Amino acid sequence: MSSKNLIESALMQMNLKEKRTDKQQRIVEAAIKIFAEKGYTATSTNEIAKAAEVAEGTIFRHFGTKENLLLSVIVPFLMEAAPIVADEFIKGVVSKPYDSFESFLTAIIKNRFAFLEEHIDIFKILVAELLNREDLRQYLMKMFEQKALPVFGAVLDTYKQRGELLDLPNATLLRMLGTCIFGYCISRFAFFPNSKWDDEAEVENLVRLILQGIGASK
Amino acid sequence: MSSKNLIESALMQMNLKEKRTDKQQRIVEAAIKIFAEKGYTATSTNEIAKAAEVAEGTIFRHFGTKENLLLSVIVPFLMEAAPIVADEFIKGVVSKPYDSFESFLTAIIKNRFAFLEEHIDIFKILVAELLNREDLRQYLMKMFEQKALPVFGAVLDTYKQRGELLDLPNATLLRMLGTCIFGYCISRFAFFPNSKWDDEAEVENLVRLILQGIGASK
Amino acid sequence: MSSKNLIESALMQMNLKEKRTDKQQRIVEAAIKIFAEKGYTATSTNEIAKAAEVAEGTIFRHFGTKENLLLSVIVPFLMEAAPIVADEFIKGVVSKPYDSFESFLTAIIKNRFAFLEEHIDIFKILVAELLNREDLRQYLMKMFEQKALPVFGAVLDTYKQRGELLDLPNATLLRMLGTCIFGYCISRFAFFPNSKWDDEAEVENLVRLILQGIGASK
Amino acid sequence: MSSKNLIESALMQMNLKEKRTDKQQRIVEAAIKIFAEKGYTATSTNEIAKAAEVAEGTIFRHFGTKENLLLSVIVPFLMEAAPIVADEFIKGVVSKPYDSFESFLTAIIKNRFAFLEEHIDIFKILVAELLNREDLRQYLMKMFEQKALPVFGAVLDTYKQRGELLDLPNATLLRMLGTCIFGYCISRFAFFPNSKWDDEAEVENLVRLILQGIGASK
DNA sequence: TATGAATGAGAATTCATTCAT
DNA sequence: CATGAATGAATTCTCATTCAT
Repeated sequence: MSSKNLIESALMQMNLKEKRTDKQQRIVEAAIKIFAEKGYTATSTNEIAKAAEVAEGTIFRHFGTKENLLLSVIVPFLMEAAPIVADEFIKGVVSKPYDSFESFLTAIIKNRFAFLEEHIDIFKILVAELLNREDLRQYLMKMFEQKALPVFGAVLDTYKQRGELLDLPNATLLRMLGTCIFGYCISRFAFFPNSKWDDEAEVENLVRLILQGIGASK
Repeated sequence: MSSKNLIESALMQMNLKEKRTDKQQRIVEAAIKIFAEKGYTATSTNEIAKAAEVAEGTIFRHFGTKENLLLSVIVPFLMEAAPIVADEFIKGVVSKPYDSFESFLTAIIKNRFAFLEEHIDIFKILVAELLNREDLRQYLMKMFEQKALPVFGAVLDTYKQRGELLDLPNATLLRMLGTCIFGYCISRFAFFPNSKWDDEAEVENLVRLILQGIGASK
Repeated sequence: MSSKNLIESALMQMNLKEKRTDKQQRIVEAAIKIFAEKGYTATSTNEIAKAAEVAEGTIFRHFGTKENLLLSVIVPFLMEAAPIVADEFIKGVVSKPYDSFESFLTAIIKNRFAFLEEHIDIFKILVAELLNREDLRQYLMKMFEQKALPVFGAVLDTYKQRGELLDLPNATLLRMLGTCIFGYCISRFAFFPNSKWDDEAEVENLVRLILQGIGASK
Repeated sequence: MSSKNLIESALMQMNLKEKRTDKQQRIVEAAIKIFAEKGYTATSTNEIAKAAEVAEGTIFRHFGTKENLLLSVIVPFLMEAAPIVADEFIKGVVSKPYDSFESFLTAIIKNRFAFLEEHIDIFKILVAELLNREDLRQYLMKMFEQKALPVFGAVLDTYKQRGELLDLPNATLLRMLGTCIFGYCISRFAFFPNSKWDDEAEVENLVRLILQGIGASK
């Protein structure tokens, strides 16, 4: 039922993504749209085939199973969403340090919001699948520990040394940052994507919440 | 396709909840367990029947449709989770005011965490359904505006007057509080319910984040 | 599937019909109404129970099976519809002969029309069941041969001797009479019961058709 | 519940009938056979699938629903049975007039008997469905009024002028003709298809009944 | 490579019937 | 007598997947 090995599958997808034919692309796009709308299980391959204007058999010729089609949607997103962040940071954010944690935070939040806005449907699919797939959860936690923690840890240390951050363990800081930002993203992008949000103000508020909280200075 | 009127259905469920027979109860409990584990759509009524040790027909005699069984799980939870909170507050928290916003916040977060911990499976089901059901989203937003906003607004006003809170619009404050706490709950209860969490410390950290943020001396 | 022995069952029903309790009567009436409307197979016992305002179990307490309920509707009708006719004829029509075949025919057609009008729903049910139940067909044919043929045969002979009827074999005459009248009844009572019919004129036309046909002067 | 629009559906069927694949044809044939034998509601798709030697899913792939399979049986029959009759008459019977109403009547009765004999099962199905489906009844009545009445009306007028027919309103004449012939068909083809009938003699008798009745000349 | 007809296992739901109360 | 909860077999229909063309 669950994918044999998510990561192996991931690596295979990596190579394939670029090389998608027109029909493959149409299938993936149709799948993303309908999976996001109705949920993976509630979506039939027949529906996807119609939306993609291909024969049902074509889906299976290219993706083998319905679950594999799902992974072909999720995995490239994960690949792009997370590790690349790390790489960017090493080359970009971290090495070319921002003058304050605030501007750093603002930059990264804006960056990730833009990314999610672009891939809002896949994000919804991912959130839904996380609820039911232990393998995905494990995978995400591992990525967090192996990729995010070290890279962001270094960043946090820098700002802690500058006295801009509370002197809490990085794991704690990151978990708080993570749940707060992730929670915001879920509310905004997954649950209420149709509400109108004032982008500028929202980011500003979120950054202030994270940095100063909502308590008044005493 | 979707339930005709979620709220009407809700009120009817209210009365019925107490009067559940033994078998009905077993069905509901089995449904909660499996829905949470695999998702509503991926769960078959046959599976539920086996887990509840009843005949499949019995499910339909009592709940009519599979969807109605889902509502019989979700709706009483919503009824219990939200409006009662408001009532409790009017009679409890608000009228018997805490000596500080911090202790108020700590109290309510602990209270809601305990509630969610008790109903962790239903919470997962609710989160999953929120992703696909517009009616549920609408219902929750309406409850937020009609119930939470006025009651909590009054509370916030009190503390603002005492100078314990930033002077931001209540809607803004509540949205920030809400997404932050809700996000935390989703991470903790829905996505990673199996991780070990140090309750005391977590609540403390969350309250500090909300009140002071993670930024150091201003 | 089919009733063990329609005739045995029939005789048992005979006795029971008079002795029906209130609930039994309500069940039979509800069954007649719904069977006629939707057909026997498409009607559920649950439906009947609701319409009769009894518990579903009550139906089975009294009638054993759904099929037996059907027979409890059909059989008394057959008993009343056919043999009694014969008896009436022996005592009434035949022995107190009408002055012409025309008045005889008019009398009997009016009489049977009135009877059918009164039992229009059961007639519909009977017609529907005749299509699928060989036993019913056999039963009807046997009744025709054993009861109707001799009795009516005598009547026909009388009028043939008087020179009012073509000198054809009784079987032929009766089959023609039968299909013609029966066909008319089906059209009128089973297929188009809601159309408005001018009773007087219809009977008159039917009698004329049977006696003179629609051909003009010979 | 009932078909949205029988006539629309009808026209769509028209085109499709010719293009039936082998399996579709086998399904339709099996359906006709079993529907006629046991009735539509009492027939399961599983049964049809077995008789047609296809998988049950194949039925639904081609016909969508069981009811639609029923329509795929009935509608082409209606299309072929009725309007074409009218056309044939305009080009055949009416324009190439018979020398007497008797020969005309004999011709048409023979023609329709042959048609029914060929499609005896579908006729049974149609008769059974007429009992429960208002839409079918409406459709037939409309066809009678729009198609049969004008065309046959003209024919009757012709023979009335020649003095071969009673001077009754066409509607009356046709209703009498119709119920008489239809009644005969139902008896013969639907109720007692297995009895042995002497074709020649039967038609002759029926025509005589219609033209002269069974009364002796006075 | 692409198709779409065919499949059969499995889904939700219905239903006649039983039986303890 | 009457009830209605409980049953599980049967029913209609869906769906991922296969395969001949």
